[in-house]
Amino acid sequence: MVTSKVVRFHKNQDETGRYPLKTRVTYKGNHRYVDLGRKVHKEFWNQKTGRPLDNCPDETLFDFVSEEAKKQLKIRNYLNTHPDKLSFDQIIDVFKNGINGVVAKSKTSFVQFYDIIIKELQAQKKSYSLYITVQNCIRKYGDVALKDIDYEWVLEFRLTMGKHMGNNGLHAYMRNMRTTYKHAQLRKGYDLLRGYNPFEKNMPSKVATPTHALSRKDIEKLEEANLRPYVKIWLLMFYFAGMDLIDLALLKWTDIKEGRIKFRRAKLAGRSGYVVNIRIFPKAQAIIDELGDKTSDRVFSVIPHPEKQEKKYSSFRANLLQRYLQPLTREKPARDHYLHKNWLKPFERLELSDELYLKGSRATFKSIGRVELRLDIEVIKVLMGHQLNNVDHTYQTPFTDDILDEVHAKIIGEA
DNA sequence: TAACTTAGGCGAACCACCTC
DNA sequence: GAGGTGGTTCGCCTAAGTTA
Repeated sequence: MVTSKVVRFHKNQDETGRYPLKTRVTYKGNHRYVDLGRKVHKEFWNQKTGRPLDNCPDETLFDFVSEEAKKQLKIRNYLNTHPDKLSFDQIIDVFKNGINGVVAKSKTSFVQFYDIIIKELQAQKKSYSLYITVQNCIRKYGDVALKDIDYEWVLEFRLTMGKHMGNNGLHAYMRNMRTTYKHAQLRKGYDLLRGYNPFEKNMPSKVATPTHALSRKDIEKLEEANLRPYVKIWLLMFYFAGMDLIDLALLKWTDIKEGRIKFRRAKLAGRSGYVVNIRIFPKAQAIIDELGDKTSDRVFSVIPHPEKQEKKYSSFRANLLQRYLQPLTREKPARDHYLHKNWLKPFERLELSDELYLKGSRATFKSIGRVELRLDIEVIKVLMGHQLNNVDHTYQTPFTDDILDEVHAKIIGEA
């Protein structure tokens, strides 16, 4: 059962003291709000009846609200007798665009098709967060019937969104849209032209962004500094040949055998069976001894589980970067909101050649090995878990442990 | 009330595989 | 080999809520 009511929103008061009017849609005990584009002072509004009080000076508001109430009654009747089970998103769409919009779009819209794809991805336990993001973006930009997506629509989207978004972000979004469109094209019933690609020659170019690699000198400074425990996680990622944080978080004691770690990168889960094989040098062992948790099956249980505690994990990651790593090199936080005691109190600030980023440990490992020390790039790639697929490597026996360890030791400065 | 945590949208990069 | 395509993680930023 869908219910709705016009309400004065309780926050977002503007500079004149007025609050926005919104439609509160309730479905299965959940509320969502749809902005009505009008505002009202607290003292001129009756929240119980959902109407302006008689003393309200804005006379147009009376008509507006009663028209809105009539419209909503129609929409509720329509929704509550609709033969198909609609998602909350679709219901909100009806409140935003009206019944006619939905009826006319009896052919599936882009946003509706995203719903279908997202459900399928969820069922397959694949990641779908980007799909949600892009779906929201299309919803804001303006939904379109699948069959109306053509070169011109894509071009318009690209030019309009290009004013608000960065180049690479737009590129990622549009690739996702292209993928989704092609999924629809493969299915029956959507009436889409096979082989037609409205995205062809219609994509923004990608622009390379700088990496954040540190030098050997920087690493030495970090090693000599009196770092708080969490900061050592960054160093450990470097000692482990630029291991990703997610792999560190998932590392189990059973992955460690005879002083070596053998693991599959989470990033390549389900695709590459490639096993990364690295030695644990004394510098890394010291950090394991300090932060490792013998009572847990995961070595670094201090890091929330990336899958079982997804939200906590991303919070941990954000805090690690913004509260522990960045204060080491930055004078001030990007935003006051991130004020941490270390921004305010005297703290050992390190003069490094670049700021510390999580991905930076990976870039640093590669950069020191390849540029500073000019070591064998193929060995470095293997240490970092990059699969080699060139012909040379296919016909070559895998690198032995001692070849890997020699390069690894030089890069991390282990005697 | 300062310090800290949580949540989510947006943005960027990387990797494997494929095709020409 | 270069570039396209699809899949994935991680960083940055904003806006809140919670705790000592």
